[in-house]
Amino acid sequence: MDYKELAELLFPEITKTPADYEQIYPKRSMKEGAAVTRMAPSPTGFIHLGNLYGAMADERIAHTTGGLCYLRIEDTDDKREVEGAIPVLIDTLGYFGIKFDEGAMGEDEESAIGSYGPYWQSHRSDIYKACVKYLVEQGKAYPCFMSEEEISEIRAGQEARKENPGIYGKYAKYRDASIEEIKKHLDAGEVPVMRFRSEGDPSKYFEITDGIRGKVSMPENIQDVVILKQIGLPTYHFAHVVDDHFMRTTHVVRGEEWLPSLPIHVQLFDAMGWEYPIFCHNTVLMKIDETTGQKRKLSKRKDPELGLSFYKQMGYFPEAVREYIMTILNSDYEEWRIANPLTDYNEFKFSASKMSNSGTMFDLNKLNDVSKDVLAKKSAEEIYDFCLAWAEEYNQPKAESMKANKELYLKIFDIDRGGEKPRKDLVYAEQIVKFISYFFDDEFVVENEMPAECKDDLKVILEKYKEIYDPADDNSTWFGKIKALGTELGYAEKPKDYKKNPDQFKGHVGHISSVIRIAMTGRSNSPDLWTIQQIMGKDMVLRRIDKALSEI
RNA sequence: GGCCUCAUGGUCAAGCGGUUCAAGACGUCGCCCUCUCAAGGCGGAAUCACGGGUUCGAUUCCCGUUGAGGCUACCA
Repeated sequence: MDYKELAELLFPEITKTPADYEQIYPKRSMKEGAAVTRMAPSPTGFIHLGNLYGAMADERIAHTTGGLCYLRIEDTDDKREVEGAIPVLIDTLGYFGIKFDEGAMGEDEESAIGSYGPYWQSHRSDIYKACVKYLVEQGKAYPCFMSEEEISEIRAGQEARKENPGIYGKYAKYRDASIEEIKKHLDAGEVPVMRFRSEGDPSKYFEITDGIRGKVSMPENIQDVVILKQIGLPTYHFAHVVDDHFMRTTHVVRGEEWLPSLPIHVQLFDAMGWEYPIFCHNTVLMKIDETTGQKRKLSKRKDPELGLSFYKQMGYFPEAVREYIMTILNSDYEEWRIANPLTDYNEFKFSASKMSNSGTMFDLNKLNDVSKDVLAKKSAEEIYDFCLAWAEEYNQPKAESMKANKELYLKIFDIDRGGEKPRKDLVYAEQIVKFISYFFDDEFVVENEMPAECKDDLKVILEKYKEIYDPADDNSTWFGKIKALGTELGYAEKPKDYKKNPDQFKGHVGHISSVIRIAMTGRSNSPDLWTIQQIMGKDMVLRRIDKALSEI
């Protein structure tokens, strides 16, 4: 068989060779150890936490080594493409702090930057074909004319006989077809797919070092996989090999679902005579299914909280989400962060080998905890700006009020902020807006009941409080008056006294302030009451007392 | 079915043959602080899936079992 003739017959229009592309896409000149990584999504629209997890790994590996991270669009499957998915992806990742140095920047190839493009795989057809042509010349690839029906018949037979399914060995009907036979099919107008001619031996194992998992051992691939589809675009396997080679990727970070096809990939790299990148197979994110109680992979249908848009909608600070992802991405990040609370996360030494290799459970509790810490370090101004932007983006009814009453909001967000022990009760925008709702008459609702201890004294307490309340009092003067009021009515000045001798008192000062707190906020729990009243102002304080009085 | 990966408390995990029969964080429980809450401080409960080896000695190495996840497309 004259492979050269076959190659020419199949790809007459392809004049460039892989060697030409080596010139066009030269090795990158970067400092020793600088990693080139990439995110390579298919434009299917939905972006979830797992994508961010992977993207952050890519971004961190690149930037902590002084390398770069690019975005390549894997649009070789026209059926799955979703209109406008890419700009959304770029925006969303950008929102969470992932910016690409090279590759896709907008909705199409025109937007791309970098000299290793095109970055849309659908624009790289000639490059793939040149590589396939090369393989054909080497006798390592061949055209296959099997129909879908033929293939599924073979598969059915294999399954019935409990053999491994697929096109390999004797099932690879066109593996050794003569050039005449191929010509006949071609002349009949049939369009072949191109298959790789595998020389793999399933009894032979090869070993490869994964950047995350260490040594991995797998059997050689025997399948004559399709490398070029009828539509003239490559399958993932081939596109990955060609692109990551010519784009000079050093670290291929991808999900562990790719591990089983690694034998195909190394075979293809070998056939092309190329060096392997460092493969880094990370784990999938899991969660506990509420209904079954079982651990399972996050699903986009069942788990809206895995969609990145969910966090944006809830108003989580992007930094909080990022911090959380970092804690599950590199196990010592959390300790590093505790030791370096204010240091930029760029300073953290990220490494692929510190990534987990067993399925990580998503933990909303932990996210919220991390978020509290992040927000505790923000200024009132930052909280305000963020919440306002959030309210405006999602058309929250509060948006107008927030814009009009900036000073008020700043005072509210400033309660116990800064200092050694800042309050940690703000988690995400939606929660924050609800949390401070009692400052606004139109949102004020009574959520908790008055303490039972004061059941018979509610009226007296509130009326007396109205008399003694003076906004000019400082915190301790004010509280001294509360104590006095309680003592006068038979309540202990200190909770401990009441606990020791519950029979001698009706209750204690805490109960008195609880009455006032509920009158003010509608809740039995709140930040410092005196501060709240200072922010509310005398009119509102009196208004709230009257309202409470009217509801007794 | 075949193949691959993984396996330390409820969760994230450190650990990489012997001062660790196990660090830290979240959660949980108790106490302290305290006019409530959020924090903060202190303390408790809770883990090496199971069975064989190798070794003077294994959570750490090997094998098997079990379990979990993944792959098995002209999808990525």
